[in-house]
Amino acid sequence: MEEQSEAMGSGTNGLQGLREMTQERQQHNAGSSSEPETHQYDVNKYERPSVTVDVLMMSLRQRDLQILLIKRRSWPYEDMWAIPGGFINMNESLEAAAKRELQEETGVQDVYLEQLYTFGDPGRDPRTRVITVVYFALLDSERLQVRAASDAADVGWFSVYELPQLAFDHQEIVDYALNRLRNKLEYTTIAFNLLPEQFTLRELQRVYEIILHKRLDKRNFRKKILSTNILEDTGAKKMEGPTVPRACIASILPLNINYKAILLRSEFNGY
Amino acid sequence: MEEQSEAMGSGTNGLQGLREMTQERQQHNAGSSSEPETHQYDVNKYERPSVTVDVLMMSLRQRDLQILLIKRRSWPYEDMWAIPGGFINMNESLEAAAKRELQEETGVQDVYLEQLYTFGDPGRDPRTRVITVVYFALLDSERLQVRAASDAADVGWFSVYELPQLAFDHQEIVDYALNRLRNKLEYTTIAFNLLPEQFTLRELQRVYEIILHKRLDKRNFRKKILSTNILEDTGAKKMEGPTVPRACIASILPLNINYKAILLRSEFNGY
DNA sequence: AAAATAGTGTCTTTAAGACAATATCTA
DNA sequence: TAGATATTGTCTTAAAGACACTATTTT
Repeated sequence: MEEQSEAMGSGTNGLQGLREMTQERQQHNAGSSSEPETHQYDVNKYERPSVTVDVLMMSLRQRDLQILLIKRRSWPYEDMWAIPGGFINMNESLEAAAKRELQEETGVQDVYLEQLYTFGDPGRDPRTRVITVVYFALLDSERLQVRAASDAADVGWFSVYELPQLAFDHQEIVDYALNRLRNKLEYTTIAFNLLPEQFTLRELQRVYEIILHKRLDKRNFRKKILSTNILEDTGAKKMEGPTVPRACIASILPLNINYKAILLRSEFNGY
Repeated sequence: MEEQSEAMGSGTNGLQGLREMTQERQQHNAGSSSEPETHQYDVNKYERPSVTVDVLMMSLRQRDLQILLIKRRSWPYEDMWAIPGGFINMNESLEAAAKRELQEETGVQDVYLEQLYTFGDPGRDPRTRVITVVYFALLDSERLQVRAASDAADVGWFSVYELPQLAFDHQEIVDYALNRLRNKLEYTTIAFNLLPEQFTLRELQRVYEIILHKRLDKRNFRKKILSTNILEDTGAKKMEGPTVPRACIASILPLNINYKAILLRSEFNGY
């Protein structure tokens, strides 16, 4: 799927021929329609908004919660970063469109994917009315590492805590997603999706700490997680290593006791 | 807003004139298009889906959780009941469309309204591709009573526990909404929106019992609610009455101690 | 007085949070 | 052996759930 900038690429074209607005029985519009009411009538009548599916891909990289962004190449918001997305095909489901986007951007499949929210304020895209159904995906860092090298100049991972200015209403989308993620952390096992199959409790705790953006007590965390009996002890590997440089990724080093999730009851969706 | 059947009325027209969509590099269609590849190419290529906003209006009536449905008059699903909804206008926000729908159907304003989910499977509407952004609304029974009389033959309130067969994927939508509502009951004050401004604890408990579909312990319920300090004691009225016939509505009779919500922290939205 | 409802308190269990010392590994 | 990390348990507090009796109202 193309990024929005290009997808929209017919670009300025979009702005003309889009003058319609189903004005007919538009009495209810009252306050909102402050434009000149010229020839609006027939042109607008049967217009449909564009529908896109955006996918906010989140992953843990460098001990940070990062998202994938794409640099726009054209108006509007030229040179700004945006959440990848594209138009939906007429014969694919919303989720299929999201998966396609995901596949195209990162090459990964079978990752956690959840519908986040639908954003559709008129004016959120200056070209035309665009309603976007946003999904978010959680990618485990290990599988992602492989493809990470192929980053082009106009694709990049950014910390959710230090984002550049984003195009459209995309900052709002990120905020919404972060909220959703934090909430679900508390009552689902959604966090496991950010880790490879095997991981230490320390690593899991770090996931929570990074997302919640606060330190957690080690003993209480272990108690809580283990009490749920969703983890299975695999054979023991060992520690992250003592004098290890900060930047090193845990998975490179020998690990301590490995736990493996056996029951993921994260089949919830968006309540 | 008209019900979908009529809204769709511009009908087949809608399919033409909507040709933009910058399909340009749309090679990605691949797996999903399993239909004969005849002229699909140009017809579908620039087509846009229709977007509707449906509103599931919920209220407590006759000690039951009921929703408003509309009887369809034409194909498809002729004579079946459906959730009211309609096309979105080009210059109104999704929420504005939902409010408009709400206003048209029930005449009420300023009610609790929350975006539920967006349903968009191809084939959910046999006429054309329709993506629907669903909202749900909670109406307090008192204000609603007024307008309830104006029910036409093709509009009706139905118990969520005894629904007729619904058109489209609307049963799925109801299930989804009921789940959302039940979950939010636990950690928000969303339930207050189903009651008038003043109510007894007994009435509030009944709301919970009806929605959760199970009995609750009176003492524990009161303890829990009162411990949150979100209720304010208004002057005392009295009981629902002893030998009262089952069918009678609580609000008609003298009430017991009235509590009034003072802090509604139900400003949450759909995490 | 009979029938229905309103109102109230204790005990137990569970989960969460605060908190510090010892053992192990690697350079 | 110095520096970093791994591991472990107790106490307190808060919330949830199970549970039964008395008082009041109306017909």
